[in-house]
Amino acid sequence: MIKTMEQTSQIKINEKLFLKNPEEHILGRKIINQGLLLINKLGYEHFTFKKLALEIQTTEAGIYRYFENKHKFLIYLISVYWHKIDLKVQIVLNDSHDPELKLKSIIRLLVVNFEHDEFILEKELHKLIIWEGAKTYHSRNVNNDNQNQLFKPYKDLCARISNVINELNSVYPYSHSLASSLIEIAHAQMYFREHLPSLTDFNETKKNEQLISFLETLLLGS
Amino acid sequence: MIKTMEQTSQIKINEKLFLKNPEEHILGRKIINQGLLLINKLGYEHFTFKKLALEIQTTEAGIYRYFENKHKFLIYLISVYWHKIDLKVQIVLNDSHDPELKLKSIIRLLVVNFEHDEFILEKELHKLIIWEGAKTYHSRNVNNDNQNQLFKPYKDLCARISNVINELNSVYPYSHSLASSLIEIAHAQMYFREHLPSLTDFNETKKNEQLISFLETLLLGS
DNA sequence: TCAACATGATAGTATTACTATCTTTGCATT
DNA sequence: AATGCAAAGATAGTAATACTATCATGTTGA
Repeated sequence: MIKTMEQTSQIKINEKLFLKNPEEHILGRKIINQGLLLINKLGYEHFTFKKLALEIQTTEAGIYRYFENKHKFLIYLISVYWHKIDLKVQIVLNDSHDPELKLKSIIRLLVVNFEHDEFILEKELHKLIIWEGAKTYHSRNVNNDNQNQLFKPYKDLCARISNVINELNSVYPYSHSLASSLIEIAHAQMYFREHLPSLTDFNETKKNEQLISFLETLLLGS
Repeated sequence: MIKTMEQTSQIKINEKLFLKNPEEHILGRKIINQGLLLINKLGYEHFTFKKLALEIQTTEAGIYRYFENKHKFLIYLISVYWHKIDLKVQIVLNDSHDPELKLKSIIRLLVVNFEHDEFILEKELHKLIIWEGAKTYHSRNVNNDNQNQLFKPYKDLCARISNVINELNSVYPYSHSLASSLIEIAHAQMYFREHLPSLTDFNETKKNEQLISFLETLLLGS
């Protein structure tokens, strides 16, 4: 039973993020799936384990057996996002040998791909990262969490993008900063587009092409 | 007495952010100054009005007479930052007529100026915006807060920078997005430099020149 | 002198973020 | 069929948080 579970998800999440691996149990998987929906519904601040327990007909204590607290729960979910997008990036990198094309495909992945995904889970993860992503590391635990490697998936993705940037321009000295900036801006601009439109130039919420073009010129100009 | 206070600060903060204008009272000013220090010390999540009350020898109720809740208190403080930097930007814009020089000066303001400021308050505000700035608008209140104009100072600054971008390149279609991205990235990269260095290429915490050069090429490339 | 207002002092409430303990259920071995 | 063990259910309890309410005191300016 455990074996089959690992086959279906094949993602390795840092073990310090949970007390008992939620992927290996029905209740654990319920916590993840419904928890993701509930955070997106209520917002991280108003989300509590008690509310989630009520929703999935278990008790607070039941959830605390899997996750120490909601901060680690959030990092867990965000890690799933980073892993999933990193996998997609890897596929893109294998499909092409032109670094410029690779970068453009990555941008497209960051902005648009999850939206058209057939899985609800992935759409919800995309929403989660845009709304709550930055909260994983904007806490007084950063240094400690970082020591525990909790942000490794993000860093790995960043390093991968940074490599492509260096393929395109081997003397550019800020490839890591440019990679992390690309990711952060993509998310921030999508958020602004919906909630603070005067901080952007994207009038139609539906059209992603403007945003993609903005990110492309930003990246390729450097 | 009220008159003199308005003279010293000369900043107009949105009245919906407070219940009673803290600038006009001794206790109010204590709340702002010590509150800023305490948020920076504990982090926004662990900061409470009770702890602040203890620190400044008043009561919780005393603080609630000025601010509805800590969310609005944070937005209040962040607004002060936006106003102050906007003033500095205005000075820079008056001093120069070369748009490229203007932009470079603005970048320098965002990154370095507050650090060298003679006022503790301004250094603390700089720390606050880097740590907690994004939390003002990453909440379920965004739309409502935005309707109440709570983010106007940020938008004003963004519009001002956007104008300079258009001076430099009048056909560039994404000046607002570029302006907000500049601000966000400046803050994010300073945060990463200190806490998640592998997301950047800036090895020495002290040296700002690399970061400034990164932001310049990013901006002028577009 | 009086009224208005700022502040102090104290109490109380629902919710949050946990921890602890005890019981029941189901399945895997012997 | 009996035993054991881990997962999950049930319940209780605690300190802290995020408020709201009320009443008393002190200062000031008209």
